[in-house]
Amino acid sequence: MNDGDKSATSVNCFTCQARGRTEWCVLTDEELALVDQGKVCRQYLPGDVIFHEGDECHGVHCIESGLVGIRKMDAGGKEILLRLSHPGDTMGYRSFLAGNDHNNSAEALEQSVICFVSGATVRSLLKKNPTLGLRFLKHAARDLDDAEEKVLQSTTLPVRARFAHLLLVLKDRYGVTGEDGALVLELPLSRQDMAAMIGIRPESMSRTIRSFEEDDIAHFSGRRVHVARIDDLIRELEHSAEL
Amino acid sequence: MNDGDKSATSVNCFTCQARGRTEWCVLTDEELALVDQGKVCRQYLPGDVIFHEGDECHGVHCIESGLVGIRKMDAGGKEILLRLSHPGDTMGYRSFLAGNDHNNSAEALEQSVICFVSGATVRSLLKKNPTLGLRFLKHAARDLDDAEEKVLQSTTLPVRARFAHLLLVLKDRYGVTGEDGALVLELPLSRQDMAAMIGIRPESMSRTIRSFEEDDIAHFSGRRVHVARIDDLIRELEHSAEL
DNA sequence: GCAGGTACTTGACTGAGGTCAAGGAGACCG
DNA sequence: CGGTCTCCTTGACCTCAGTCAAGTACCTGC
Repeated sequence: MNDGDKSATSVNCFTCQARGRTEWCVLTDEELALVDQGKVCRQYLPGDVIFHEGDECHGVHCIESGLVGIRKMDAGGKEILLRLSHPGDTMGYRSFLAGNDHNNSAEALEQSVICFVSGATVRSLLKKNPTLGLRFLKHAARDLDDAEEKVLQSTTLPVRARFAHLLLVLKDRYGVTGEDGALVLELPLSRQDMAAMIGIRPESMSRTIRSFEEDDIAHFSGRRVHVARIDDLIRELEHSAEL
Repeated sequence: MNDGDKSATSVNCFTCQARGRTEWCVLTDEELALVDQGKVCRQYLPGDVIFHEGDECHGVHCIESGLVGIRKMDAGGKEILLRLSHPGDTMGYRSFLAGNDHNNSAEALEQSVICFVSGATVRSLLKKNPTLGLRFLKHAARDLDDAEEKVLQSTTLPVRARFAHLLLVLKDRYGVTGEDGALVLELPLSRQDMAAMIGIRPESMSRTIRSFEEDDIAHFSGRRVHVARIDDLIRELEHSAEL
């Protein structure tokens, strides 16, 4: 919330670690130079807001490092955490392309460096290099699948199953297989945020965690999660489905 | 469900009523001729399935006339109706672009004429005319907004508010203002399907309708809905939000 | 006509998850 | 050190919507 603190930092697109994972990897050196010159990079601290729901959208944001949560709020102030955005992800391209204001907000969950690329630059690149548009299209297609999956799950699955599913998804990025073959997750999320990801209240998150502990499905200490048998998580998903 | 009945019909892209509303309207005559030659059109009766979740995706489907429901099912067989597709809408472009199997199914809700355009044709058009890709991108962006809105609503709003919202959305396409200024909707949906659109069971739909009747918010007879004061629907939305 | 559908309604019951309220555990700062 | 954050947990309670079961209305085909 400290808008005055955003410190400008300098980052180079050509040496950007995340570049291989971005849509921009299809650009020629010449085109990439355009991005590099036109961008503005800043560092954000945990809790800093990159953009708000309702803000005008003047371009796109590209994550160089860190972690960002995409939130959406309803009229009553209730909030959900739609997804996490990682280094290499481009945020806000949808609102920009559709010519809308931002329809969700982005908040740094960890210390992050994020580059802003102006709309003019994006527009001219889309014109120069049609492949870029197709890359964004594919990205949008994937996001849409995820969103529709989430719609389905939030209306059909009980909380336990949704949480099991969340852990399975987070496993792909934050999971490490321990020495005994057990799974260990080192999550970047508070419990509140996990709750917000599956659309429940913090109290329910607490209770769900406890019930997982009691059933020996997973063990939680701080933001570290131990899962002895991954199958238990999968079974949790399937089990609730067959009722 | 009568796969044998799909009767091939002939339709011309150049005279297609829906053409102005499609992504294809950016094509040159020459390019449109490619679509026209390559397409295969069929008539579907209510209940006929155009494609199933899990089917391989070989191209895209374009609706010439009629109405199609896009459904998605979870492991337990529970189903939701994600959205309606109308003449001019192109279906399946996402799975096609992402190279996935179809991740939802499409079912004709009314007698419909639908054209199939092969993947090869789409690919070559995307290459020839980059604007086409951008059009699809915009479409995807809109769909994504809708889906995220739905995720939010399904976890934060009670059934009454979700139903009020659904009626307000359906109003834009199916609403007529009666002589006394009241709103009349002539819906193309069964109550089951309305229930599926907001992710509830038919029994709950029945009860919600009854409670709207009792509160004089709307009156239902068959698929016709009378709404004396639209504000009541809007208030229903806001009211539940401020709790 | 009747049998067999499907769509819809209704009632009684249940339970998952939200709400309210209180208290504990750290972290940070004077 | 105590004070005040915020995050998290717990218990008691309640309500909304799902489930189960039965019944009605309205098709279509025989």
